Amino acid sequence: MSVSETREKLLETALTLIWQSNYSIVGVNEICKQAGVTKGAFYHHFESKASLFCEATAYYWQVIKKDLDTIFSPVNSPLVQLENLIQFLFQAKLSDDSVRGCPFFNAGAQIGTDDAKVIEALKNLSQTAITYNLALIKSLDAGGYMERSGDMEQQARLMYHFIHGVMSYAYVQPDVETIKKDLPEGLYRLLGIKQMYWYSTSPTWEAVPSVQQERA
Amino acid sequence: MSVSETREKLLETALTLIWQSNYSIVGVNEICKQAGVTKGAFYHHFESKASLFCEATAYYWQVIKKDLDTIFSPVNSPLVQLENLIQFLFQAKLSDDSVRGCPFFNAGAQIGTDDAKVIEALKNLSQTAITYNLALIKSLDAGGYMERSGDMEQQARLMYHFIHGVMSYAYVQPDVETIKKDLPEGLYRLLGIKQMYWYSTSPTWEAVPSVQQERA
DNA sequence: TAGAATACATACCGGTCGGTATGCACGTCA
DNA sequence: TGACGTGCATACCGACCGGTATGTATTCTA
Repeated sequence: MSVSETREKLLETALTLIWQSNYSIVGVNEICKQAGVTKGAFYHHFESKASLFCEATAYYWQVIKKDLDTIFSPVNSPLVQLENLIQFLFQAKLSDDSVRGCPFFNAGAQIGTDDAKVIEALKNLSQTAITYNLALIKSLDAGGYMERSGDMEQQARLMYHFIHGVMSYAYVQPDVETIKKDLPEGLYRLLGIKQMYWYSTSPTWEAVPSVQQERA
Repeated sequence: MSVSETREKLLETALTLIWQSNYSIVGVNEICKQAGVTKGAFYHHFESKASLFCEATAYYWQVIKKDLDTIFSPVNSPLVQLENLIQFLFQAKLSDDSVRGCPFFNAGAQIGTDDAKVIEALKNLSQTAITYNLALIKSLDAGGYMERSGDMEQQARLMYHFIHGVMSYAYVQPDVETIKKDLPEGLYRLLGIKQMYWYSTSPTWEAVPSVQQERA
C-alpha cells in the first residue's frame, strides 16, 4: 500500500465510521481496524485523532464539492437546483437503514469546546454550505421564483438551520416518508417560493450519476 | 441531605453539566463531584448513567413544562405565545457565554444507537415538543394569523426541525445577534404568518417571571 | 432494644481510551 | 556497501471510563 493509499484509506474509513456513528464514539482503534492499518501507521500520518477529523472534513468537502457543483450547475434552472439538492440530501443521508444526520452537522454537539481547531473546521464547513445556499437563493430571486426578496444571507442561514434540524431528526426518527415530505415543504416555505412553483419539478437526480457511484 | 435531595441534586447537576457539554463527555465521576455526592450514592439512586439520563429528561421536562404552559397560556393571543416562545428560547439557551444547543436536541447525535431506552426517551421528548407546537399552530390558524392552512402536524414538525437547527448552530457559532434575527424570521416564514403580523408583538417575557428564577 | 433495611462512603475493578516508544523492513543515495 | 530516512508493526503506557464489592452510620420497625 502506497503512502497516499494508506492516508486516503484512513480518511475514508474515518468518514464512514463517523458518518454511521459519531466522533466521540468512534475510536482510533476501530478506525485502524476497519481501515486495515495499524495504530503506528495512523499516528505516522496524523498527529492526533482531532487532526484526522480536521483533515477528514476537508477531504469530505472535496468529495461532495463535485456533487454540489453538479447540483448547482448553472445549466439547471434554480428550481431544478433546489429539487436536486433535496434529492441529494436523501441520497446522502437516507439511502439505507443506517439513517444518520450528517456527522459534520452533528459534530458540533459531539466535541468538547476545548478543541479549537475542530470547532474552526466545522465553522468553515457550515459557512461554505451557507455560501452555496446563498448562490441558489440569488438565482431563485433573479428568476422571479420567490414571493418577496428579503435578506438573502439570512435566508441562506435559515436553509442551513432547517436542513440541519431535519437531518438530526432523521437520526432519532428514521421515518423516511415523513422526512421526504417535510424537507421540501420546509425549504419552499423558508425560501418563500411562489406557490405556483411548488413541487413543479421532478427529481432529476439521474443527471448526477457520479454521486451514486461514489456513495456506493 | 435527605433522599430526595440527593436524587434531585444529581438530576439537576447532570442536567446542568450535560447542558453545558454533552452526554458522552460528562462522566459519572464529574457529575458526582459537582453534585457533592459520592459514586456510591449515585449508583444507589440510579442503576446506570443511561438510566440517570432517562430520568433527567423526564425531570427536565417537568421543570420546563411549567414554563411552556405559561408561554402557551390561552390568555395570551397566539401571536404573543409565539413571541414568548422565541423569547424563551433565547432565555434558555443564549443567556450567558456558555451558549449551547439544548442537550436533548443534540443528544440524539451523541448517543450510540445501542441504548434503546435513551433513544426512546429522546423520541418522547421531541414528540411532546412537537405536540406543543401543534397546539400553537392550531391557535394561529383559528385566529386567522396564517396565510394558508396546510398540514398542521407537518408544520409542527417543521417548527421543531428549524428550532433544533438554530440551536445547534448556536453551539458552534454563538452569535447571539444573528440568532436573534434568524429564529423569528424562520418561524414566521415556516408558519406562514401573515406579514402584517410580523414583529407586531413585543416581548412579554416579563409575564413569565418564574422562569428567570428557575434559570438563575 | 434487637435487627433489618436504608443511604450512603471508600476502595477498587476490568476495559478502553488516545497516544507513544521502539524496532524493523525497505528504498535511496553517497 | 553502508549510512540513513521513510513507512510502517508491535507492544505498551497512564489516564479515565462506567460500574461494583464491601463496609458503615443512621433510621425505621417489630
